[in-house]
Amino acid sequence: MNEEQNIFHKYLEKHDLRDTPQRELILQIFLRREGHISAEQLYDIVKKRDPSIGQATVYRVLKLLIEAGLAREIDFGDGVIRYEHKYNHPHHDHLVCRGCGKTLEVVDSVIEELQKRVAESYGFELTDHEMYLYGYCENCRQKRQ
Amino acid sequence: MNEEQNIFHKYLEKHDLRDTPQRELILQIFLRREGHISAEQLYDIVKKRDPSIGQATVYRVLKLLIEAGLAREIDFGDGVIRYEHKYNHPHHDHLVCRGCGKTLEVVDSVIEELQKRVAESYGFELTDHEMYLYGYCENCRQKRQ
DNA sequence: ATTGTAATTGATAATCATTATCATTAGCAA
DNA sequence: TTGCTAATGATAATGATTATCAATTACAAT
Repeated sequence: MNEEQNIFHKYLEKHDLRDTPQRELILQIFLRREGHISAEQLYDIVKKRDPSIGQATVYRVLKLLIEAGLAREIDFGDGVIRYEHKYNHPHHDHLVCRGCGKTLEVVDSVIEELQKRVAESYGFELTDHEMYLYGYCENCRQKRQ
Repeated sequence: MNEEQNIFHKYLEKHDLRDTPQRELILQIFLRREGHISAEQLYDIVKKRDPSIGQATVYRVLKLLIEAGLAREIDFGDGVIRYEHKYNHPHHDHLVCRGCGKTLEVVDSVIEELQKRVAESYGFELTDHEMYLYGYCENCRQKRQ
């Protein structure tokens, strides 16, 4: 059993929640997928392995994963919330191509530090932030010429 | 007639769109309000002056304002799109208090420059970005002690 | 002014992701 | 095994936004 599974089980135990096959299956599938996944995409995969699972349960488990610290929400502003791994996957921002939709994870420690300073200069204590950089990737730029 | 109204009328003319009292009224009210406003909030104000106006028209005019370059969307991730003035209101980011919801507009030219460089280092040509800084303002920090 | 035409409007239905409801099922501690 | 309560699946509800469509209206040409 890996560390994420351990965290999940401990979270369940601590909160008097039950260990069900649905939760196990959805957790497995989420953990095997890298990158961003929407609730619907996850549900589609889950259905293939167990068609009896309802999508409400997928939404419910995703909420649990967030509370347990295993997942994190991302909102690209297209009306769909996506989820990504949080465990051993430190904070980062996203670079999104307006042409093909490709996304890259980026971090710049100088920007991170400056954000903190900007917030403090207004009396704020920064807890977190979101930064989305939009543009055109190399491929899409050539196509647009 | 002020500059924004001028821009709006020129936009209408250029696109063979008609000048209607509904569009005029909604424009007026939008221009008089500073800050962020949702479609629903705008509709509530519009209704008081002309109860016959439907909310679909408010949505439609907001779209026009964006196309005409007079408004800009903001998405705080709470499921409601807000609108703010764009004319003579240069780009900025938002500092949002997780306690009371207060928002401040902030800009840091160094961050802006670094964002461009980060994007370029991945071969991207940056067109725009969003940055939301979340934390607790001075007031809310004291209350939480 | 009148008219013709295409844009506009308001009312309302539709959409779509997400959440709530609720009767049934099933963990799990005793 | 039993009893209690959480969990599930099906489905309805929600809420912001968008689409539809018949009736109205702006506006250019007459």
